[in-house]
Amino acid sequence: MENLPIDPAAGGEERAPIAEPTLRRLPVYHNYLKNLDSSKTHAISCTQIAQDLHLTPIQVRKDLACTGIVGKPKTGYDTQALRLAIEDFLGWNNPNDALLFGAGHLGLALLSYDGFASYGLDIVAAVDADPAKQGAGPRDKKILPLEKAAGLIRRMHIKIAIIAVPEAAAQSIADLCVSCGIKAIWNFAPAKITVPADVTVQHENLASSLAVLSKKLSLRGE
Amino acid sequence: MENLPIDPAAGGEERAPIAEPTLRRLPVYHNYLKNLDSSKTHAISCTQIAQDLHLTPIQVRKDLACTGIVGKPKTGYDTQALRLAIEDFLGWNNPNDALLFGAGHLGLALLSYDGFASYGLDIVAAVDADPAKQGAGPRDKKILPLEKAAGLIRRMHIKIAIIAVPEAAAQSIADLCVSCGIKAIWNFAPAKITVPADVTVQHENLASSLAVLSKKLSLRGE
DNA sequence: CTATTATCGATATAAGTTTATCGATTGGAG
DNA sequence: CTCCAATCGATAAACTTATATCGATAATAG
Repeated sequence: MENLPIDPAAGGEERAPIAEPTLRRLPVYHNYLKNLDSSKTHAISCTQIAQDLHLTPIQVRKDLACTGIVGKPKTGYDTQALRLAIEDFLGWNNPNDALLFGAGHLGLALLSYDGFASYGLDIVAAVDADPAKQGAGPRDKKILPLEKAAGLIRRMHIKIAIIAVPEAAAQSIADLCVSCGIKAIWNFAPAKITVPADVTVQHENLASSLAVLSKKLSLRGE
Repeated sequence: MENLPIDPAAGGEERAPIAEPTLRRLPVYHNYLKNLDSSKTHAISCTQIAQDLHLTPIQVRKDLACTGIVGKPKTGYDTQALRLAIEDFLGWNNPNDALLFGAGHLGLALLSYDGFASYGLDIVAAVDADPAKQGAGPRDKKILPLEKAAGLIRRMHIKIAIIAVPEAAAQSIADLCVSCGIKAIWNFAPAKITVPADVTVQHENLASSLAVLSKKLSLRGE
């Protein structure tokens, strides 16, 4: 929705910009590879991946190409190497610390999901304005008072904030984050938040996906 | 990810197919309109919307055009009429019943989110295999044993299932849904599920969004 | 050893989406 | 009343993304 080019040839290096749809599919490939019986499958072809994931082999090949991996004709890609290449490309081997704002149901769902660690994200703690919610959260993560946020971000040099607060509070939390030096915000509140240009925001809008689903459904029913 | 055209001129009517990105933005516009002080703002222009939402006026105008609304030069669109046009277009005035599978943190987050009703979705109940989770859920919604699902779907003619179960269980739940006549699945499990062609699946993949966010962040840091 | 076939990688084409351009219309100022 | 500025709506151009084509390479069978 924010139409920044993902790679504006930033580093001076001549490198192809990465298409966002490709970027979104990479975790899907990774998850697929993770679920393969690696003791059995040493190599995997685009054709096979495409078939299992309902994509075209051409698209799979093009997506994987951007990770720099090279395959062998007639065989495909080394399963393990491919998985590592994706992890490397996505930066999942350099975990980022994140602070979660909001310990409602959604916040707790995010906090208790232990899969983020393997995606390079470590939620170090949550904060919530409601004293009743403070204390111990899932997976030994602490839920702290909102006032602790600023200190925590500065002390731990946290660069990512996850906003899972009610719509009305989203902008003020975002402002707080920016003032503490947060550089990326993952926003689950159904609100447009405004931040300086050097801060990246990723909106997670459930209503958008729902709209797509129900529109498809209604069109089929005609 | 599933590349069906959203509107394959289905009804015989000559109508433009709707672009998915447009479909995803419509709820954003709707939410924006909802938050306007309607007693003050009777009309709103594309320019204004675009500015507030960080989009281009041209794109806003094109998106809104597909709802069939007509604006007045120099004034813009009637705020109320626009909101209704979006709701109508997205079918939010004909709520769909849905059944939720899985009452973990994510499931409860979805169940307790009372905003879905205004998006045309009514989660009538949840089911969970774990007896400890069964009973009363948020907002007076019942959490029932998994075995009740089939009967409930058939009895209430439910067409939409929401899957918020662990990855390993996702496919078998999907199979159950299909066998009961479910026509649309909103899948929050990080697993590719396979269904017959006449069933619509919308994947909600948090890892994909996270990949986009962290990639943007790492590129900026270079 | 050679022929065959599956697969990759690169280039080219097509499809889809966004952005730009332009004329038409309307409200308000002079 | 006439002119000006803002806006819409439609069409065209630019850009992005997906799909198709083709030659090269490696495993396998004969």
